[in-house]
Amino acid sequence: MIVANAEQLGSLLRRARKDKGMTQAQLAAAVDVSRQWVIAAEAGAPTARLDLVLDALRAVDLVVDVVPDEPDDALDAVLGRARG
Amino acid sequence: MIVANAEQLGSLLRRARKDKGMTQAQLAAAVDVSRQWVIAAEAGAPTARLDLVLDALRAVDLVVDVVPDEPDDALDAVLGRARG
DNA sequence: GCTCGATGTCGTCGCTCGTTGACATCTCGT
DNA sequence: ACGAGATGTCAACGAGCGACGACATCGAGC
Repeated sequence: MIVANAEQLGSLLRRARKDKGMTQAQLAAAVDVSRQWVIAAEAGAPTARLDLVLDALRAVDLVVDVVPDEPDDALDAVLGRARG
Repeated sequence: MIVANAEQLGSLLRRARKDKGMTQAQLAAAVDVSRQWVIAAEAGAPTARLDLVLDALRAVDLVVDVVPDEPDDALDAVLGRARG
């Protein structure tokens, strides 16, 4: 899923955490942060530190993929896709 | 590209910035941060703030995609994929 | 009603991220 | 060699992240 802001990332983190049957405390321990941090991160805190976020995602079996955005729709036309 | 740590992300940021023909100062202005921040981010500063990182990536036409990791190779077997 | 676990909120505080400014280094083009 | 722009480094400072502890709320089970 493409994430453009911290809120979407927080939602993903929460969902993935629950899918793994983990509590906030367990995730906090796995990432080595406080439970408060997990609450804030899941709530979409935009100022969370990058390394902690990456660690948290890995802890719930998620990885970050950085892909080129294509503001130009020329490529979409080539691929026969319609615009959003 | 899958990014597991801040260093890889910094490299991507730098490459994308140059591909767009932007200077560090121009990127800093676009993201509304100091030039010092861009230098640190490209160097792989792991403690950069999440929102600034996301803004910087968007400024160079990159988007973040969060995908499920599959430590278990059972899925690969199902899909008939080879490992490694 | 009561207990227990999970989740969220509210202060307080230390630490450090990000900023500003100045300066050094390097690479261009002339 | 010279000048201009891009990049990197250093020091000092304010603001806010993340930690910690205490407490409130909610749901499940007896």
